Amino acid sequence: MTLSKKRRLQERGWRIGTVAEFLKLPSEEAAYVEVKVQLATLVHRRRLALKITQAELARRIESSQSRVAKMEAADESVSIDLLVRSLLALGASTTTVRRMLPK
Amino acid sequence: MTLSKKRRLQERGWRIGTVAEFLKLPSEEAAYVEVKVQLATLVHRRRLALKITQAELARRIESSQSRVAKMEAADESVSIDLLVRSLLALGASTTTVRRMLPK
DNA sequence: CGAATATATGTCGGATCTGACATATAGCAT
DNA sequence: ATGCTATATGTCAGATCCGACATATATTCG
Repeated sequence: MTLSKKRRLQERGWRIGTVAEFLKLPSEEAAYVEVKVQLATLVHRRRLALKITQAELARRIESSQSRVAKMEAADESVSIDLLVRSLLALGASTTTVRRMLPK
Repeated sequence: MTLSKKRRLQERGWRIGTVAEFLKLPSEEAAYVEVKVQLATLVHRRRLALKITQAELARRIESSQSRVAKMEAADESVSIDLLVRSLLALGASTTTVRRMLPK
């Protein structure tokens, strides 16, 4: 590939041979984890408020008990997507969810 | 959707409606999409505020122009995780994180 | 208008996340 | 201490999402 072509591609936003972490700054990573922990705490609180077991919650959201446990522990294998979907399935409003997400 | 595209579709006999109407989404899924659209809008607004192109934003968050376009369009292939990470990379903050920082 | 730039759309291999399962640990009655 | 129920942890194949790329369409500007 010629240099001029590389430059042209890079100007249009195409990466060429660079490997880097998406969240490299500590503050961004910390913020991401904190969002997850907040959502996880909300799921846990809502489940307790409903007085249901992790297994029962898993049934309602068509997941498994082990994944619910990981959700509430904000495990790294759990996405924010899953936490949000669970909260909504637990009856949380979009406003409640949004309050936990970055502005 | 752009105005010109709407015009083009309408010329071909398509009626323009909302995604929820078309898919007859259950309320939970509608709420999920709503959260996603709100985050997508925030990303779009933040990018415009910085006066940078999608390609430039892609470079900053180590992604690609096409994915940024899909993010701002709240494409179904885009997760809330990615939107949250992008917002944080764009300098968005969470109240919980702010509370953790020294005063 | 046409060219340059910006954004949208479609596809795909590889990376990440998922539910499911096995199993461990904890709490808590009897 | 033993059973019983709830929660935690580890693993993995399949599902989903990712960046990258190609290309189409839209917008801006001479």
